[in-house]
Amino acid sequence: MARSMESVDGNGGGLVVTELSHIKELVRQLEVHLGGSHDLCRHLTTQIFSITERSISIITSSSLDAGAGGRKRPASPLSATPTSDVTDGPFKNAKKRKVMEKRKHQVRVSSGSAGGGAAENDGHSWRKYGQKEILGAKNPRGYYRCTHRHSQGCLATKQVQRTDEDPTLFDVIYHGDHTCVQRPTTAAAGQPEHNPEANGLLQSLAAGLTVKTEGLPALAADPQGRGAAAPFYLSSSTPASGCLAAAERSPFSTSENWGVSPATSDSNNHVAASYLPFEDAEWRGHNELQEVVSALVAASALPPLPAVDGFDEFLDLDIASFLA
DNA sequence: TTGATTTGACCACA
DNA sequence: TGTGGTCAAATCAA
Repeated sequence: MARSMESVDGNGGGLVVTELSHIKELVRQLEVHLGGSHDLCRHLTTQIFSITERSISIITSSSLDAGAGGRKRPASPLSATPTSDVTDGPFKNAKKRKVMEKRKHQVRVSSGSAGGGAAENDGHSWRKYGQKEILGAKNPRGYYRCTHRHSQGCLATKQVQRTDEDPTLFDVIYHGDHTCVQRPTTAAAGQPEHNPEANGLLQSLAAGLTVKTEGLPALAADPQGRGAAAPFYLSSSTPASGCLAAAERSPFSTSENWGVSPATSDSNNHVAASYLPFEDAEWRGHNELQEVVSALVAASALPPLPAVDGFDEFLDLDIASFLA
């Protein structure tokens, strides 16, 4: 996460905080306009407001951490590889180490964050193919590949490892890009129909939700200029097919080695935050922002009643930690 | 029955 | 030669 921490420090983090503060103010205004007419909307705005505050807190604390030297954990050797270090394509031989594309994207996800974190709910469908004890690490590393590796030749893989310092945090390293068929997620089949009014609110919020990342190192270097105000793609439901995550088993749910699951609840399937715009390695480097946006999406995308309970549980925890 | 996970073994790289 | 990444058979779960 060192890279991500770097990505939000300094000017970039300040801009994000500014934007989130703006969102917070808009939500406040929205709540005022809603008055007492609609409990659900008020409930949602309250939650969005709280999570936005939390997100600001995360970013500001991250900036401080980065300034103080960031993580103590030594960077993964993989992390040291430039993102442009693309080698000779697909696996050529069995058991050959990393001849595939070495683009990577390291994120840190929290088991307590909304949506359970990118470890298992990043909008793609993953299949675990291995687990290894890593020297010097307390926790094993899980190896995942795209479910559509064989059907569509998708070479995307990721490694998930619980951090030593905080068992609730996971380091997720992505390798390669998804080449399988992906599509934006809308209201997916099999998912509970969300409250139309709430969705409308969400969509309007999402439509206006852009996070300025200008000034961030990687994005500033983006020759295509996507970084300045590229909108995050938001989804609020589980995709029906393709590479996007179906209602799958959590990669953590059956392995006792992982201890607590970062997100094993079925409710997480309702709040899949696709990271399709982050297919680009540079974009993926800004997972901190993804987490923030995911939190916002989670706050808003949950079905009115059943999932709200689960969300309240999450919210209680996070507010407590936020206020602490 | 089918697909996912577990786990020991193999292999390449540093 | 040690470590990490992957394979594949066995096992589990839906």
